[in-house]
Amino acid sequence: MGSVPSRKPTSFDIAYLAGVSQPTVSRALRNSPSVSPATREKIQQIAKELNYKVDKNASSLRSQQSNTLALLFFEDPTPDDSHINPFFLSMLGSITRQCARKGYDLLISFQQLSGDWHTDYQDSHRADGIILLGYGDYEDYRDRLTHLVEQGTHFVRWGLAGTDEPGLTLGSDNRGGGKKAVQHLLENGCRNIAFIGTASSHAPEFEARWLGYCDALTEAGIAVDPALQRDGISSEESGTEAVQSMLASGQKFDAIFAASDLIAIGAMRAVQDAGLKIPDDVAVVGFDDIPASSMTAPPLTTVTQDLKAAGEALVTALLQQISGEKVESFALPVNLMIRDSSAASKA
Amino acid sequence: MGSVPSRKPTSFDIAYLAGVSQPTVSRALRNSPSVSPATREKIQQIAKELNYKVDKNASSLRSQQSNTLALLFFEDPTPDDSHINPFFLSMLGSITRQCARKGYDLLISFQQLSGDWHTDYQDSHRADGIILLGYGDYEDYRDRLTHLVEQGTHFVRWGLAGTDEPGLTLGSDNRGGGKKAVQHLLENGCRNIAFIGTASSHAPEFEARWLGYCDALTEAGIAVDPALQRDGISSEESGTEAVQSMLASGQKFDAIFAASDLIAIGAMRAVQDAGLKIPDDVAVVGFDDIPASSMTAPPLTTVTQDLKAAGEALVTALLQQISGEKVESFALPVNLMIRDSSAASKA
DNA sequence: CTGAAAGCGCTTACAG
DNA sequence: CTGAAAGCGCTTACAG
Repeated sequence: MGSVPSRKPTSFDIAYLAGVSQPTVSRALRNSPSVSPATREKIQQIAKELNYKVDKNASSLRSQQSNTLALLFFEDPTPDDSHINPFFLSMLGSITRQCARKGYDLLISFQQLSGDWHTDYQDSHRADGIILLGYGDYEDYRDRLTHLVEQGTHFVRWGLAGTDEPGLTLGSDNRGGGKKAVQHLLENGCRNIAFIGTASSHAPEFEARWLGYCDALTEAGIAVDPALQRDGISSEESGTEAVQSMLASGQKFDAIFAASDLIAIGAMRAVQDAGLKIPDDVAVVGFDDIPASSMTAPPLTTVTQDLKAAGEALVTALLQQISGEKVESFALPVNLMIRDSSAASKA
Repeated sequence: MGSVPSRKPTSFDIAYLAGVSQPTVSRALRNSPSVSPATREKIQQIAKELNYKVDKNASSLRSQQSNTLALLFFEDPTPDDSHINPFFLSMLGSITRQCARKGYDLLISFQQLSGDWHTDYQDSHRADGIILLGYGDYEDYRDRLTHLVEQGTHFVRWGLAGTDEPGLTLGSDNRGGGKKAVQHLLENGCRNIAFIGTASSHAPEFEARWLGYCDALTEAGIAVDPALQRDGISSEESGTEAVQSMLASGQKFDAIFAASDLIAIGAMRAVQDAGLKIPDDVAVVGFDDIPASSMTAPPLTTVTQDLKAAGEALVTALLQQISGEKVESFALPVNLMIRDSSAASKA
């Protein structure tokens, strides 16, 4: 009686009950090989009975590592309570689970593309490394990445892999995905394929998808027509406006490859509002496979990214970087998910 | 030279440079009123120059509070890489922002409805309190809540508010929302209104929506017909199966009130697959207003919950509880968002 | 308003 | 395999 204190137990309490020193308790609970099996078992048994949990703060302070990663979402024009891009949200589950599997906690935050949050998490020892997810103007963003690299911050970013941009970057095979999407439209007999999405260094992933679009057209012997391209960020409004603009200009088009599903969904709406049929008059293909894509009318054909693999790869790469391994940026393969928005053949 | 160390600066470094003691640095950086303005300014200036950040682990260890909250998502039947319920995902942004506003970090985790994670976060001092979000069998869940209460864990839960269930619970006015939805259908001339969703103590929120359904019918002098009710969890499959079952049974119905949007979306698909028109043959109303609801064909009428207010209320209530204030459970108001799935009048 | 002292609860060399 | 000692970087009484 009285041997089990009512305040939260510490390793000293366990040590006292087990008749060993406090450091031995610490070792036993971390499964150090330098503790005899008998002692270890006894200690772990007592710890369990007392419902003892190692104090994370003390442990992190002493060992100088937090076993925590920070996930930073950001979007460039951040309306006050903006919805996060659903694509990134879908990655959240996979990232969280992979962190748990590796014994890491995950801290999350939303950020404006401003302020000095970048290094804060690591400088304050709240996280050992950072995962960056977001769309935004890449030209604004690059400086910050460079700064992070200079500060020695551990981070990994979802973006356009395979370039010489600062820091570790994983991403999908955007160019290959764009090519697959457009080849599919070509096979279905489409010849005037529009592209919606800003294709510039400000949006490198969209630019890569655009390059894939060009690849497919060029291989098919079709000239890339600037009149069939419209700029746009990833939003339904962008898609709607782009289609309205093309319709107003009298531009002929029998298909749309949108740089993202949100754009595609907005585009479909504008097409249908104009009294045109999808896919008979205009076939539509998106990119991302967000949850809503399977629920639109008609369901949207799109380029799917393997979010489970992506989330796991981000966490794994970051942990490797933290542990001092050399990690290379790389691209993950993508697949075309064919649904009704492009399914009918026109040939 | 040499006065600025190359390792990460500590409060001792600042103290040395400012010519004061280390505790004074600590006070100045936390804006303690017991530091002279001049000293405070000088210290903060130096801290900024050195890019000094208070070590979170040391601070938390010493003060015995982490300034961190944990957000636990869970779903009962957890397929391996299940999508999280989009409704909860939508709340994430608001919760995160409110935490940031209050100076708290947010830790997130997905959990099975098993294991001993409940108190882990608090016992290990990783978080000062827990936000629980999830659907699941409430009957299984209640014991765990009771246990949490007994352990003195600080937590708040999104669920059915206003009952005498264990712990602090915030939620929407589910019953009022259900009533609004069904009144709307009645106003549009519907008379055989089906309800899809398990209405039992295993799913208290669905049950409350069902009670709202009954309220509206009863007020309109229409008897509640058990043949028009089908059980179902929150998934598209449930909705599809329920509609198929009703069609197969020959049951007449001219409207469906689904206990969630996911159910409603699955139900709409089954209705359309059967060659029936929405809303002319069957009007459909859901609950939640998930992002996909505005993108379905036709767009789904649904009961919207104020997610921004909900997220803020969860965080605020939890922080109040942590600080020892007495907090009461309460329900947030809901609104009916009328879209095309119910818009046509039949009267 | 400021400083000297203590201590939060661990982990990690270092000895034995 | 185990223990005594030190120390991670702060915050908080306690004095003055």
